[in-house]
Amino acid sequence: MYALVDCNNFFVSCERAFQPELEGRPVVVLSNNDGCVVARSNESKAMGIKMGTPFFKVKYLVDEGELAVRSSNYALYGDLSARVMSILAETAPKLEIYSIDEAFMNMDGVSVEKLPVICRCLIKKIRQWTGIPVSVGVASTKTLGKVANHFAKRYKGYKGFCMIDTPEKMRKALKITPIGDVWGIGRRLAPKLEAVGVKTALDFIERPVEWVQARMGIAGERTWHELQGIRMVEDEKSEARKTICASRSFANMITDFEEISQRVSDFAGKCAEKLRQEGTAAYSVGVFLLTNRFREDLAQYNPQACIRLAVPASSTLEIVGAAKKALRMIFKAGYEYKKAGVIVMDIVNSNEIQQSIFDFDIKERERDDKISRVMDMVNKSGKNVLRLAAQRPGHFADGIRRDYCSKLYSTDWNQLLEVK
DNA sequence: TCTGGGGTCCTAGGACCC
DNA sequence: TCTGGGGTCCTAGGACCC
Repeated sequence: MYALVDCNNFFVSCERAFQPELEGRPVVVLSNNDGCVVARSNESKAMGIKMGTPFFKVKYLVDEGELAVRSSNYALYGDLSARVMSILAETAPKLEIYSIDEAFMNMDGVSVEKLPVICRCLIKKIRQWTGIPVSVGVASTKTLGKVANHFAKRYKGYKGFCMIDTPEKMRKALKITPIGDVWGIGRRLAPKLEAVGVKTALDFIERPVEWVQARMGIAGERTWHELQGIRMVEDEKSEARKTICASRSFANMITDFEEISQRVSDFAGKCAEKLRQEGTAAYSVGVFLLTNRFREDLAQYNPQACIRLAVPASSTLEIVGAAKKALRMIFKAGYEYKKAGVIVMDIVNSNEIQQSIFDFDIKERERDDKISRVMDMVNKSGKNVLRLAAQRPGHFADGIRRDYCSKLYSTDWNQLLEVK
């Protein structure tokens, strides 16, 4: 069996773990730049606030004292996530961390009768040790595990744990699961399926597999099998990522080349840092710019460009250099830019880099790599202490709006001491 | 006024090869 | 008028996930 462990309202729960006064109140957490609602407490869900709602549409509720709000604080969430995952790792024979707030525990080899006790203990332990409430769904496939987890979370009676372990339970669960709630059926496909009479997960599996294949391809076929207890979604092997992206919307639109260039250099620096953290290097460095798509009154321009390197790089100097070159290819004055980003692609392991006989700059490259190693050592403190002159002074997150940010309770001692 | 960020996989079509 | 067949690789776009 798989046990899917999912943190309830994770970002909100992290805020509550250090601010108990938020308990029982409607709370939302916002995306970067305080743009959209990305996490809601049960109370704010009950008020009808939808995922992804632009914050300005519900800000009046905050002003009236009806709703509590926090800017997102990823240092805090990342830290609490690591604590939860380390507890799971002690429990599961095999753990696959699927996102910041959920993980699949492969429980193959553990007897099914023991699973309820194990999972209930786990829920209690995580709550006590980290302050984070979690739900656990158990089933023979990941897709059914998701279904079980939904039930564990949605219905109080389950107390956070639900197991689908018989064909009868499976049919019953699928019968009341709307097709749009199924893992793998997204925003686009759900309405199309509903339009032809497939309203629930049960309706879906009762269609012939050929019917599913013709409309949804191999992905739909996989979901169809998974919902019937046949495993199709492989366990992830933790391979190197294929792309790394750093991008941000700006608090205000930017027109000046130098200012954009600094931001882009910053993003490129972030990508280079991540490459080195993972022991990889990239052949390609892409840059994109976006104007404000919501401002129909302004001219739109969303260019992108990509530089291919002769030898894969992970040094800040080289990645930033390539990004600036790409930026010069696409930047046009006269537009108001709202967002920019850097993507590094064609990633390989650093120790597998082929030396090119045309690499005339090998001395410079070695020097740049050394400089980057020193930067990493100095920057371990978490602050952007050493950076290129091309990058912006101050912290990476500067220049994005964070009006409602909580303190760095778990990663900064001085702020921790302020907790009452 | 204000609208997030970071990923993966699949597919269809075009370019190119022999 | 008549204009092959089969393969690979790349890319853009669309779908999905959190």
